[in-house]
Amino acid sequence: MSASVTSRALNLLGAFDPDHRSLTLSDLARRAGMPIATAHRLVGELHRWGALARLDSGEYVIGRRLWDLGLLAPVQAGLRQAASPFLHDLYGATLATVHLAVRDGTEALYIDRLSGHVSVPVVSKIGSRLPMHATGVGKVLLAYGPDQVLAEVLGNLTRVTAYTITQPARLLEQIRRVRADGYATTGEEMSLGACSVAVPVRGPGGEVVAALGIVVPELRRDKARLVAALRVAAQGITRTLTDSASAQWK
Amino acid sequence: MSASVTSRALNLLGAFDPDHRSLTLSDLARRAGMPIATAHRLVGELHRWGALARLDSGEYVIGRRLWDLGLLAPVQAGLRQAASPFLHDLYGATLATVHLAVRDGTEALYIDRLSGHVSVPVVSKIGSRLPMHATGVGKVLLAYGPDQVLAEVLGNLTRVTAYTITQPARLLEQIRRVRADGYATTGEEMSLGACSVAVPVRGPGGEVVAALGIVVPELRRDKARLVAALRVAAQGITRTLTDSASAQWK
DNA sequence: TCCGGGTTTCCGTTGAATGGAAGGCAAGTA
DNA sequence: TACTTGCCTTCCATTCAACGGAAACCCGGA
Repeated sequence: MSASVTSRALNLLGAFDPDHRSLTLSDLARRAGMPIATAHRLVGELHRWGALARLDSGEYVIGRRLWDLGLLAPVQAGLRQAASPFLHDLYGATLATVHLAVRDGTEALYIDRLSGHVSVPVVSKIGSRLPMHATGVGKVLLAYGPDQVLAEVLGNLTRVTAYTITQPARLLEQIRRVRADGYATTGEEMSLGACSVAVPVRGPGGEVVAALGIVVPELRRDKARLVAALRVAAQGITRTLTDSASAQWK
Repeated sequence: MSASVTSRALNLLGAFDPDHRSLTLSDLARRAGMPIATAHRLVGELHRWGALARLDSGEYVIGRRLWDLGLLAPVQAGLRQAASPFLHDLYGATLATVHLAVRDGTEALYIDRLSGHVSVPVVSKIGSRLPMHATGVGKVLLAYGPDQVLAEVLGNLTRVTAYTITQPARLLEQIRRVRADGYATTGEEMSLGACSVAVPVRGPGGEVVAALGIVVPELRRDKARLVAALRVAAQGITRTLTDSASAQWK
């Protein structure tokens, strides 16, 4: 019942995560749960192909070849590219950290982030996953995603800060409001001193493909203005996606 | 002498390129040079793991999992992220299409691109490779790259437009000037009606890690202004890279 | 010098990858 | 309706490459 060669090699790649961008051979073997000798051989092949690169220190990192491939992923790459100018506009208009996220299973995956020139303490690296129930973009993705996912998330509300919503009923109530209002907010539910607003981003067919959010230290009476700015940006992204959708596929 | 399982699976992934972002099973098998039955199994595994996704049409595209991994590639992803705000500034200052490229073998790989809101005819998709000798960023990468690469490129100057430089001596002369001046230009050498200016982007250690360029319809007396703007951006990127280099590795 | 951590090589065993062949399926054609 | 064509999928007997324990190796530190 042991896994196939290919999937084992892939699991080696899966050992990388936002907090572990470089790993030693033994780390990789440990994380992928295989003998070092085996990992050594597989890593060798991955390296030879360019999926992994080796630092001077001997540690391995994701190689250029995979980065290239990532660029070829039609959905995310297209989305990122379409969204890029609008993220900038949004930053210009609000001077807040801007996030673009999609749903990945029961978590929110951050696919782009713009914090401008100011070096903000990194809350969310690109490529990282954050819980749905404690972030603005997460709540949006939850509200417009499959019910099954919502159910699953409701069953597992882990506490992050003192303000994190951990009662299913309360979260459900909020999700309903998100659906009604078309935007979500958080208040220090993920990290103290950080509030957020987020809106859905729709694809050409009207389906929600991503969430666009901004993080601000405090959600004063600005809320209406921020929501308006977010909506303009989200609509712009949708328009770009629609335009390119017709031209895209040959 | 047949290749290992892993490398065959990887070759399947390598079948994708900027012009073929979606492929059928048979396409993949053909391009990777293996029997369909074998490709079927391997593709199945890649799909199961999330390296490939399947469209409604039955075609396969690069899956989310690989996109994620791409985000984790320290060099390119870090570079892209560091460069992002400066690309926007540059666009704001020049309203020209902005390119960020790195060297990949003997070609220039475009890792980011910003054409603002205007829907410009796509010259260069992100992830595509363009020849060194006919692009601004290419000439920069050539000028600051290994001599061996330069020699190789000089030996194979394919014509693209009527203005493409195809005489090794002339290109070499230009490369020398790039090294002296610190910037490169092109005039309709890659596509008619498009001129470009590019400068090197240096890493923390002073080594050239990428090239930053802009494309304009015409290179009038603006050149000095454009070069200045490019340099400001390139230096900004370097500074960001330097700042994060210290914090980056834990 | 010896130790402990990693890495690399070796090689006999074995079980998983292989791919030809045949069966499906859907669209286009007579 | 029957025939063709071009896909995708399943099957399974053969075989050959993956496996991983063991031992050597390398290197920095005590």
